[in-house]
Amino acid sequence: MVDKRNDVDRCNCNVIHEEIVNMVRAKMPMEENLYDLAELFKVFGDSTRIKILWALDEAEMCVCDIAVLLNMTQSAISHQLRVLKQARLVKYRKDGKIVFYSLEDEHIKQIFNQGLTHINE
Amino acid sequence: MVDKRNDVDRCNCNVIHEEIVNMVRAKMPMEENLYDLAELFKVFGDSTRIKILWALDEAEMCVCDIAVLLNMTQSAISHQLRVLKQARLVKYRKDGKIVFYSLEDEHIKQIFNQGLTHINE
DNA sequence: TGAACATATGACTAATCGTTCATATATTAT
DNA sequence: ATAATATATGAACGATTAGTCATATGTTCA
Repeated sequence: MVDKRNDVDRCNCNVIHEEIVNMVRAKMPMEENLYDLAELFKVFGDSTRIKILWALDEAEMCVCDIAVLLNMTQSAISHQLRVLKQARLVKYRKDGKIVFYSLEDEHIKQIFNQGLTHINE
Repeated sequence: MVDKRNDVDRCNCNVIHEEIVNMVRAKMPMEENLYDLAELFKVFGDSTRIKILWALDEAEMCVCDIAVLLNMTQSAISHQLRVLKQARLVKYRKDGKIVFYSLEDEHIKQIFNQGLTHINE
């Protein structure tokens, strides 16, 4: 008697599915790419960060201006800008004590618009 | 003496910024839309769900096949499918005791590809 | 120099989230 | 009916996270 299964919860749905599963597995992108993709969307998955990115698409802005715009504390904005910086979504330039942030990637807006298309069915 | 500040952390960066802030504020989409957009990306922000969506883009699949494909428990997949269902990203059809899931929205792949473009600089 | 300002950051907290485990529901086959 | 199978679901747990608060860093101006 053959041990069919060390892996999880193997179903007996239909042996034919085996073919489909193998086909799909062969076509899947690298595990690592999908992980990175999820990490990117995780950054987009917060309305504060979405607002910051949307604002920066309109104009370069300094930290305290963003805080005023979004009616949030400077600290909260600064923390989120760090996340956006790490994801290489924003860049900054210093002018004296003021730090101006702007978008690093041009097609962020395109991703957003595609998302809005889904939302508005 | 005017009270300049009920709102948070008002900066004195430069009064000129006032203009920019107002301009950007006027151009921002509805608060509600940005919130919904973040909710959508939050759903994309998990590698299990990304994998499920990517798989379903290749072929309609039943729950246990997805579990086998991703080497995860049926329960974990089922929970995630519920999230995807609620976000109207997948739909299902029942065939006896088997439930087949498929993509509900055609441009999910486009959003993913745009994301990959960013990742690969 | 020291005061004022702009930003960054570390510690903390409340809330959210993904998975597991146990179990419920529903369908098919015997 | 009962057993077997496919899926769904609720409770619980550990991990992650967004924002707050206090404070540190760095720059300008008097």
